[in-house]
Amino acid sequence: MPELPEVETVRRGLIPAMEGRRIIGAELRRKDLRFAFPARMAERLTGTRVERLDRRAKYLLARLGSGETLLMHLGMSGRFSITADDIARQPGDFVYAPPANPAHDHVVLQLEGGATVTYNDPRRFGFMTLFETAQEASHPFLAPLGPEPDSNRFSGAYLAEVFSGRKSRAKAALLDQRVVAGLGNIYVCEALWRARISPRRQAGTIKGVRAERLAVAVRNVIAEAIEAGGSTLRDYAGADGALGYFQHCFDAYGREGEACRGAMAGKGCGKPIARLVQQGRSTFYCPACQR
DNA sequence: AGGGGGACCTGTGCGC
DNA sequence: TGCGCACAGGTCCCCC
Repeated sequence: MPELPEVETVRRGLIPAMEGRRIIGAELRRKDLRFAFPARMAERLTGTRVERLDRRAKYLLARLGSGETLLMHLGMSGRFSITADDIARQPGDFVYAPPANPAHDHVVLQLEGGATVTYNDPRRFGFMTLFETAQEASHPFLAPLGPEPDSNRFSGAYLAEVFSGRKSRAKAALLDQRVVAGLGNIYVCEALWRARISPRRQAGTIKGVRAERLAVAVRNVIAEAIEAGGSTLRDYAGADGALGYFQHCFDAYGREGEACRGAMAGKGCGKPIARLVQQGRSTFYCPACQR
């Protein structure tokens, strides 16, 4: 569940189970995910309180009373589940109970209050690590990240500036986490479609109104996806059925051969969405609308 | 510099 | 039914 809106959805779902609660047990069922877990990780987690659960780009950051931060990345296939009897559920709360293969339950946290938070990740591209919260500004994963799409720093003028002189294609430039934090393959395709910019356009030529359109498209598609609870590409749904329906709103991603809904509002282009491969990944776009 | 290819892993869906 | 292949939301590293 990996791009920004999905990670944000996970964060909101985990808050009632984790925030303000002490970790009373931590079980690591293997020594690594994508990377080895840090030394004594279970001991360093046990007994400390989760003061707050933050997100930066696609990272979840659990602020611990110990002065450390637990940094978590879901990779391609990482998921959290919560089992709890006593957590008050509100409409729209994240409740995750999919059929997950328990062989891939790699980390299990017992929280004060009775909740069990389980991290499941078949492909193990995700990872977890601990760092001193005070050292965050120089953390190698976090320091290079560009602005969040909803931050004041992120704007058309900003994009035009960072793209200036870049020869890379628009698709690659937007996937670069140093440019803007949190976009992945899906939302890059969607944002470029909305902005009517070709994924093959040289980033350096995106300025002025085009850059403004792109910034607005990125901001809006991310905001709408968060509002929808993210996108769910596989077979799971929240117990209340409310989790992750943004995939039904895709205009480009996964729509190869289907009619373009028309980037110009109401005009209806109708030409088929095309697929191409850039940097080994599928790009979906409308060759007629996107220039 | 930028992009292609491969790597890391497992699961799923499709064509034959 | 079974097999093999393509492909999957992320990222890193080597190579040209």
